[in-house]
Amino acid sequence: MQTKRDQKTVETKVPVNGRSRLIDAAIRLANQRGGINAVGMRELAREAGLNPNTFYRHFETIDDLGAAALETVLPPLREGLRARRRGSMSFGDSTVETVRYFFGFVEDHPMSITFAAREMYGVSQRLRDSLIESVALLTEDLVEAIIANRWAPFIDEARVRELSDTIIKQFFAMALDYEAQPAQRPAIVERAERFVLMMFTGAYFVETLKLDLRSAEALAAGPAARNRIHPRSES
Amino acid sequence: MQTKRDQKTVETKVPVNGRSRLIDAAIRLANQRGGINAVGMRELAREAGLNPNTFYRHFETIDDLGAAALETVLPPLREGLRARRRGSMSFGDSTVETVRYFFGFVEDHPMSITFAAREMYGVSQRLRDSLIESVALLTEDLVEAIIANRWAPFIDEARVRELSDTIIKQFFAMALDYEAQPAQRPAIVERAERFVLMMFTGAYFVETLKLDLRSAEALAAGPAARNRIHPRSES
DNA sequence: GCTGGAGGTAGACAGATGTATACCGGATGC
DNA sequence: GCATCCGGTATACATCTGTCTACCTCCAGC
Repeated sequence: MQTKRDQKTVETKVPVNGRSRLIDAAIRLANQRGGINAVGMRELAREAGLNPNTFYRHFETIDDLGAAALETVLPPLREGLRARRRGSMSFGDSTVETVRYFFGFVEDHPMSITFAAREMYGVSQRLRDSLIESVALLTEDLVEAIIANRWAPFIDEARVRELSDTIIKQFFAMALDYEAQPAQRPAIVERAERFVLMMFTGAYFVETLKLDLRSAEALAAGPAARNRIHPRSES
Repeated sequence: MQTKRDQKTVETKVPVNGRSRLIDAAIRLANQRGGINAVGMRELAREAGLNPNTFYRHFETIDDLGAAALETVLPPLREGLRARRRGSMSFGDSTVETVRYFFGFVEDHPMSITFAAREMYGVSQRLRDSLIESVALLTEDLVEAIIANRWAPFIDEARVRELSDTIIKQFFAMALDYEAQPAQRPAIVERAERFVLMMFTGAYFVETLKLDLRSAEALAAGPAARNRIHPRSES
């Protein structure tokens, strides 16, 4: 059942709730300190303007809070990405849109993605596991999109998953740089797009030309050598 | 000047020094807790079997210790990688060797690379900066090797640097998985090799075919469409 | 209109932590 | 041969932290 209090929380953007104020303070402080476990709950309550003990009304441990914070951040990101994909379907447009949306989300939710990215390899096992799960969802969404739209029919599902996993994780890592270096933001977005392009292109040619580390060497050797490499028969 | 005490430290592998014992304990505890800043110096001294105050004899702060720990880990890694590169020169062999050496190093220095990888996006600004610097050195080494051996003459130096940076950072991230999932180790090594191959291959074809996110789409459309794409004249 | 529970506050306590001061043994350098 | 300094120890202290218990307020449901 939904009480009036809860409704008020949902309706207003600014946290009026103790709970959301704590989550808010957690993301802020965790980012400032570089990890939520570097923050004490007394300090947390102080930042939220609450009594230290109020913490217990909502969470058992700091990790609980961290998990709750992730819950408020990642599902919306996922939903946003899924919504975008329901629209444009071409690989190029979708990539550009997705990259734009992702970094837009980072910008619109200051410190939130950074928070998630940091905890990904952070202190708490619990949060790491939670992150792995959430990232897996994003990865699966991407896998689904790639397969449904036949963006990479040349590789099997396992490779698609590997590719998606690499891309998603790379994006989270890039989000850290994106937030930390405002001047570099356009360059980072470009680089993200280029990364996706290179991964797909690489996957395509490695697969269709049956390249390996040794045979790929011929590429660098110049046109003469490259001409020795031909795709195997397609049939 | 070198005292007898120092010599003893250098000679013996097992830390007899207070200093090295602290560094040793730091790497161990930091990995267990998921970050060096989650470790108190009293706890640290306890783990090292030392008096809490002995810490002050060697370091000013925990970050100092962390920086020192990085100093003991990364330069040897760098030197090892450089040494390998002085040998085999072909792209394929060098990549296989480098990947093997890197993950061998991870295995031979348990928790050390993990420690570095974690602190890369960890709590302490100081350590993050230190890591950025060290990783930049590894990146520059790789840039140098790529250029000197003409492994990627098709892209300019800026792109080579971007490529190298991506690869090095990816390797550090993979080191975390490598250490955490012993069962997956061979698979991770394979994946690392594949990553390098795909990045180079992607870079090559994106550049020589002048691909962008839109034109790359034709690749997926199958052989017929792909045949529409041809390298521009090489002259 | 009353009762119960959720959200918030206040005070107290044991334990751990960082830091300061003082003391000690032994190898080093002159 | 001796003063010195380095690495290590012991004690002490203020501070901060997590947690416990108790009390207050107010809205919701019967």
